[in-house]
Parts: sequence; structure tokens; C-alpha cells
Amino acid sequence: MNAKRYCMDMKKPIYQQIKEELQAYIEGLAANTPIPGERELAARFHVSRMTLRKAVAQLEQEGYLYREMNRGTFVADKKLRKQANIVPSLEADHCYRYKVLYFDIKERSESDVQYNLEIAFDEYILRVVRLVLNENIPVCIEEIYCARKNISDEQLGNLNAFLNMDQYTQKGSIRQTFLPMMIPTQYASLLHLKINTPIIRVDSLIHKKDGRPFIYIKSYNHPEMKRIEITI
Amino acid sequence: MNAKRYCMDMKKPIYQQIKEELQAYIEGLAANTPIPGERELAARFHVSRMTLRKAVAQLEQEGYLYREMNRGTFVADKKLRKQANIVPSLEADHCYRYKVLYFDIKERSESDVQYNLEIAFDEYILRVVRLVLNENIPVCIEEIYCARKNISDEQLGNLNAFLNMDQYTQKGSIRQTFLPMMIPTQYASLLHLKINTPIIRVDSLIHKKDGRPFIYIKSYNHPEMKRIEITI
DNA sequence: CAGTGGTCTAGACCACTTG
DNA sequence: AAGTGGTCTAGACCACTGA
Repeated sequence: MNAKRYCMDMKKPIYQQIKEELQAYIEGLAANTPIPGERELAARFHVSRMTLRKAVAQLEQEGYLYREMNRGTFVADKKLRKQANIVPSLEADHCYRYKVLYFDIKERSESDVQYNLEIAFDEYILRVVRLVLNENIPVCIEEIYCARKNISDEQLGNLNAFLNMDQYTQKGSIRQTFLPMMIPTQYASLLHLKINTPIIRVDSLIHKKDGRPFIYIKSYNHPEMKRIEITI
Repeated sequence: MNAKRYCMDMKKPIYQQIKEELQAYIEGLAANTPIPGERELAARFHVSRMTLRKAVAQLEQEGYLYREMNRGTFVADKKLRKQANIVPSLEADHCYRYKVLYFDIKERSESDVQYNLEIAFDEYILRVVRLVLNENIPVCIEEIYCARKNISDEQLGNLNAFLNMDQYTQKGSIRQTFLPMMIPTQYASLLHLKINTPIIRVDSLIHKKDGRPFIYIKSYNHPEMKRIEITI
């Protein structure tokens, strides 16, 4: 956290750069350590207080810092950092391997898929089923559905790129539903589970910003290998 | 969305008032309707653009609006509004009824409770078990744990006030874990469930801002009556 | 009392889209 | 060329805390 000049924009907003520097600075500090006041930090970084505040506000929202009115800003406990570790494909830094079990394009699909994707019952649907592995250990099985009309021929040619969900999560909204059930018999052995094992299926519906549903994912999670956890 | 003056502060920040007015204004509009530009809105409300932006930014974050770079700001589809409808006690506007099944203060508790609340194995623990009802239909059973030392005698006297979780969620952090399991036999009939019904237990750990764990809740959810759903 | 975070202003420039 | 959202500045006042 030294006094560096920020004239050399690298196309990145100043508050982003400051945010990253603060984040690195915080990393080494014990929880509940106070950090310097906003005026002092602004001076050190040679920016206005409003810009500095934007960086701090984001770090606060992500659970790196917390503020106390009229007292100061403090380093937050690491375990309080916000995260939503729910579905492998939708995790920020997923280091998973995927093994496509099969994929097809078919007319007619299950009614819940039609309902969620808001399509007529005679529309073509892309379906991909894949096993998700973490260091060769199966963590879940994902069934991915998308209306054919919403996929360009080019995207269909490069299915791996299409199935990288990062690109959608940023510029859209996701609704997730959690359903308790027995592991479906056809998936039990793939996940190394006995039949009648209770699992959680997470249904994720990715919307475009205008509200049109785009991709629907049913994720059958291994109860031990895939811990579902969020910090808010 | 008329041009009202904002001199009469009612202790509420201007951006809050504007946010509420915009929210009301939006309510009647169809999804994807563009709203006026920031400069025009700022003029209408007689505030600076930065203040106006703060109101809009919050509405965007909550899923009421979305912005498109260099294009404009639009009304978001209602179904994209952010929500985390997970545990009854922690829901924003819970209209549930609670029926305490029993409560006690005991030495020694289950090891997972000790672990999560970070207490020694000989510390006294308050435990409350209650049935949660939505219009007389049972939706879940909550086991609530809190270290006795963290509860004042006064709070203990007014248990209902203490168990109102609103007060903690604002000024703290919550970690929630989702566990698939069979309904515990002792709870099956209370929730009107057959034994061997798969359910989701949601474990919520409420922390103070300094990272100290405070309250631990195990919520056994009725799979049909309590739908677990989040929109992010 | 000095210092804190919270709010607010009235400007400014930028990159970009759209007619 | 006009309009958009995104960023940034250099001030200001407020209510509150804590020594």
C-alpha cells in the first residue's frame, strides 16, 4: 500500500486498481485490524475520496472489510468473505474436468424443461449430460438444456466454448432451486453412490438481462464431494 | 416520478428517497422499458447526478433495473429480482408462525454445534426447537443454538425478541450449508412426512462482524411446503 | 476536541451507440 | 452529432465516537 501514482491507466478504472492493491494489502493482516481512514488512503493513492470509497465499498460488499460508523474500517475475518459455491459450472474459478456422457438435439422434452425455458412443446432442444470431476473424483452430473433456436451454428460447432458458463453469469441473472431427492438410479454408479442415497439437485435457470430464459441446468450433486455452501 | 424538492430531509438520505420513488415508478412499467437518462432524472429530482446514480445503482443490484453501456437503463423483468428465500427465520418479511417445541440450557452439546459456535465442550448452550408454520401448514423445524455466555439475562427473559433474527442479519454475515438427508424419524410426523423422505437441512451460522460465531440454526425443511430458491 | 464514515454537489472527460 | 452510462475530482457538511 505505497503511494503510487495512477496516471498510467491500463484501461482499468482507478478504483479497480486501488481495490486490488488494498486486497493484497489486507491479505496479510489479522482479522479486525483497522485500516487507515478514507482521507488518508485517498491521499496516499493520490485520488479523490469518492474514488477511494468506491474501492473500499466493493471490498466491504465482498466481505473483505467491514466498516463501523464513526469508528473506522477493519479487516474482516477470512471466513466471512462472500461466496456462492453452488454449481460447478457457475463457480467463479472452476478447476473441474468435464466428461460429456452424451448430447443430442431433440424435439419434445420434459415438461419442466419446456416450462422453464418458455418454449413450445415442438421446439428443438439441445441437451448435454456431463460428469463433473474434481481430480478424478466425480462431484456431480449436470444435465444442460438450451433451446436450439438460441444457439448459433457457430456455437454448436464449438460446444466447449458454448458450455463455458462464465460468459453468461456476468451479464445475466440466475435463479436456483434446491430439490431433495433420491439419487436417480441411472446416475448412482457414475457418482459411486448407493441407490436410495438422498441428494440435492440444484436447478439453475440462466436468464438474459431482458428476462428471456437461456440455459437450464439440472445438477445432481454428490453429497460428500460437492458441498453446497453460500456466505452472504 | 414528479419533480419534487428534497429539502425536507426526514433523516433519510436523499438517494434512499429517490430509490423508493423510482421503485414505485418502475412497478407499473413493463419489463425492458427504458427509463429516462441519468442526467434528466437528476434534473427532475433536483439532485446531482452522483446522488441519482447511487439510487439507480442500488436498484440495479437488487434486480429492479439493468443498465446497458452507452444505451440506457431499463426496467428488469420482475422474476429477475434478487432474493434469497432460504430459511424462514432469516427471510426479510417472514409472515410465519412459530411454535416452540421445547427449549433448554444444557452443558455439553453435539460436537458439530460446539465446532461451529467455537465453544469449549463444557460451555452452556441454549437450545430452542421450534416448528415453523405458514398458515397452519408446517414448513420446517428449526433447531437454534447459542452459547449461553453470549446471551444477556435480559435477552433470556424475552426469548421471542431474542429469536427475531432480523436484528442480526443486517449487521453480520451468514454462512449456509445445504445437506441432503432422510427426514429424522422424530420430526417426520410433525412435518406430516413419511419416514425415508429425502429433505434438505440448511445449517445457518450467523457471525458478528468481528467473525465471532453467534447463532447456529439447523433447519429441517418440508420439501414441498418450503421451496428453497435464490436469485442472484 | 479531532477523527471517522455517510452523504452530497457541480462540474468534467471518456468510450461507446444510435440515428 | 447527440445521447448514454462509467469514471473522476475537490471540495463540503453531517452525526457520531472516543480520548
